Amino acid sequence: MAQVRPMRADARRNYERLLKVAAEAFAEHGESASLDDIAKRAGVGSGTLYRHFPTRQALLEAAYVGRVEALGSRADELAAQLPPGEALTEWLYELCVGSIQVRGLKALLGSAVTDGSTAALTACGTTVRGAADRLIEAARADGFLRADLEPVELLRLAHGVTTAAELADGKGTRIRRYLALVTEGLRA
Amino acid sequence: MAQVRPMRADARRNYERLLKVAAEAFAEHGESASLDDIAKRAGVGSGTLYRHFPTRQALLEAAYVGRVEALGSRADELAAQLPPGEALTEWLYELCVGSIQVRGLKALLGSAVTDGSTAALTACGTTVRGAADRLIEAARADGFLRADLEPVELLRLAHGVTTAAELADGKGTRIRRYLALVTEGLRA
DNA sequence: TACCATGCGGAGAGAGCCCCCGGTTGGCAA
DNA sequence: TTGCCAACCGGGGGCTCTCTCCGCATGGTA
Repeated sequence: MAQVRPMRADARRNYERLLKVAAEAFAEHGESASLDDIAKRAGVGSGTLYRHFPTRQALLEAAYVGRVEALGSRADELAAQLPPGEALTEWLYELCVGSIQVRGLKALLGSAVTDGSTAALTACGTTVRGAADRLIEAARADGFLRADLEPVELLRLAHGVTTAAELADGKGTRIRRYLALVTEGLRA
Repeated sequence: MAQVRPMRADARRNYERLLKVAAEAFAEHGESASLDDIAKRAGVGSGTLYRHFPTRQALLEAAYVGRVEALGSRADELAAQLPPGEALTEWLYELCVGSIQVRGLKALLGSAVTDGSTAALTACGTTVRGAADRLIEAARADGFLRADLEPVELLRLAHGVTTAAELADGKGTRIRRYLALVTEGLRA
């Protein structure tokens, strides 16, 4: 079922140009970049954009799958070359930095760890949750993390840290500091 | 300078109705509630709304000063009847709960601890920072908090915790848990 | 009572979102 | 090659929202 006949050549062309332009636009203006504008810049009508990507979320997701997957493989890379605790710490840092630098990515990652989200949260959610699972499992086995911490909770807290760092200066300078505060606790 | 002649009666009437309606609207629809709609519901033209409150931020702020001030006095109340550490913890909890339950308040409190914010962040910023200062100073003196923690950092982290809890279920059920995680740290 | 600064209101320009449908075209079958 | 038609295109248009502008109403005062 769901016979997937290949896209017509013109459709595929438009699809790809939209993705490219969208990634730029979201990075520049954040997740609320104008969709009509993206269509215009890609040289297609807005109808075409909405046919390929029914919702803003769909476009956002499609535009950044690559980046999210890079985050996933980066996790394995770090796991291979650092002790579990450090690998996790560094990965979280890169996650937060990406969330701030690539505007729009934060929104995507956020919705990937939202509970009430529409059913299956797609590739991105799976990818990033999977990566986190692996790193956390290792870190926990190594005695670095408390045992009662769910992976998704850590991802949500990382999102929170990003938000906090954004409030500070909008540029992510404070990420390392806030991440350390959260990891080590606020107690004397 | 800045001769402050009292508002004309009709102006004052409109001003107050706008505030009341705005508080309801922001609470219901979040900070992006429609301003024209608020004007309509208050029975005034949109021009009137924009004259009294030039920006969305100004209206948001004016609509919630009361609530923010309540948060300020609540801090002293708690300080008077609980040990410093508990007072701080409880206050932070109430801060986060308010941020989630009263949609729009979160945005206001967030901008109150933003660095690049436009010059003087007004009454709300001062109030909430003041309250935090007092509680934190006491908690620190009591050996509850690490010494290198700036009050504004804690407020930002609280904002982050709120964001994280919002991702979880949108209702704030997880606030206590996440606040505890951050306070105690994630280490084993 | 009459004057006029102060304040009102809503029309309208501008920007976005998204749907819809008449026209076009890629790709296949003959 | 040619011709056909499903798939696809594009942008007009209805809607919502923001924010400004200016002719008109009215509260407060002399």
